[in-house]
Amino acid sequence: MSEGRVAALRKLALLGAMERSLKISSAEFARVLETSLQTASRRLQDLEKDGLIHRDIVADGQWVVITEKGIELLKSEFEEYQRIFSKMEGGESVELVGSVMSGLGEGRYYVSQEGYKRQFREKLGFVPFPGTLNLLLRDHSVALRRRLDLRSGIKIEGFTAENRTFGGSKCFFCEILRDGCDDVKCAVVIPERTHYPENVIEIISPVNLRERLGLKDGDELRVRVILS
Amino acid sequence: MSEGRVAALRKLALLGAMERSLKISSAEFARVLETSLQTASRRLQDLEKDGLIHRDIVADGQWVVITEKGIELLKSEFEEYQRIFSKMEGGESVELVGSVMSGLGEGRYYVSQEGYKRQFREKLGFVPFPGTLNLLLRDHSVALRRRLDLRSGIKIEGFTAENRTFGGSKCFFCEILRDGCDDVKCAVVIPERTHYPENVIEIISPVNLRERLGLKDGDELRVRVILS
DNA sequence: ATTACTAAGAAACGAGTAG
DNA sequence: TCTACTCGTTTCTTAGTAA
Repeated sequence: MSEGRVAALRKLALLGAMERSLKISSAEFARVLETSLQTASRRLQDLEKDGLIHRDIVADGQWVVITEKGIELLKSEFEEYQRIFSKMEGGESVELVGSVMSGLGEGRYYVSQEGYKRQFREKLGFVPFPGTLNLLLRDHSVALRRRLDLRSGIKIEGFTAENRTFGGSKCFFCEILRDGCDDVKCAVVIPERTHYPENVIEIISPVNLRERLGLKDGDELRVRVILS
Repeated sequence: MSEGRVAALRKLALLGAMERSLKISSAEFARVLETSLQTASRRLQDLEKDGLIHRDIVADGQWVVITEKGIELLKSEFEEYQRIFSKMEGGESVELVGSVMSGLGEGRYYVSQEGYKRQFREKLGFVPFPGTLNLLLRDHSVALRRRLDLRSGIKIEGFTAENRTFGGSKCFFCEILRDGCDDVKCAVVIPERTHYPENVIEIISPVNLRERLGLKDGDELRVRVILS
């Protein structure tokens, strides 16, 4: 249920007890904490014992103020969260790891289609090398890969040509995490086909990545996929 | 000791498990949580049960990734802290409440000293009305008032004149929390005297506050003191 | 109405053990 | 090593009671 002392302290801060004295009874506090009256009362006692709040008990309740020590505690937790989420400010991303595998040769055929090429140039800013670099993800990366399903990414529309239909897909810009690859533009392409395997990603790039990086089947590669 | 589930989740986030899969054993995790191996192991199990992380258990440890649901939980806590501390961005302050009391007439004498007047004009931007408005703080405000002792405020130097010494003091800008008082400049003056009472504050202002606000002894007044 | 006890029940912890 | 149990011990919770 509750998460304890600091959760209680946080609620008090939310009620303004950092900068003014707050009149509250244990019963009211129990309601905001969603716990019993006894626990709410004990929380206030404990916080006072720990020097995190100051209390004045009067006939019809109590006046509560968070002390400097209490503020410091909240501030340190806040800073922890800032550290966590400051990483995400430069664009949310996931880091996938997998091994290079031979494609079925399909990639080259699809990527070469004029209907796709035009959209890649317009939406990604480059015309890909005819061929995809396929990565077989390690098991632990699959959960992260699944996160892409919840994002819309950069939409590539389907079209009809050569008497057949070509399905849509979505793309995410990515970076190859290897020395000297910072400047290589690339993107992950995820077809909208329902039966697409979860443990494979296809990477396109203006250059032949396999050659450029000297990759052979089975080599491990880390890729940072930009979500936002 | 520990603060439970979310503390564990937060540590995992700090270790990077929001954007990459993290290889960690229960023993290592126990070390970062400062708890027993059993508890660390159970935390991971529970977080997985709650759908906050995804795990892949391998022979020599486990791969951990925080799920979208887990990220949402952390984000909502982060937002709570942001709400708490965003209030403080426009200047940290404390809100004191007390009742108007008659001074001993000392205020008028001190404030009229040229040595003080010059500094008030330079450092506060106004020359105070000759007289202070004294507030007898309510008990529950004393703890907040004490917070001023930890701050340096705006230093007013002591000096010698008329064959005696006038001690130093520190000031904090403040606002009277009453309709139509937004534009009234005022400040709390706290003498450096060691025996100054904790439950009294003296307010100076370019205008006669007592008249301007129609105050009489015993009237309650709320004041926001700016700390930073 | 309050806050603060007490005591029984529930939940969490951690040493030891299995696999 | 590792994870995941069991189980005795400790801690936390909450209904009931007192002041």
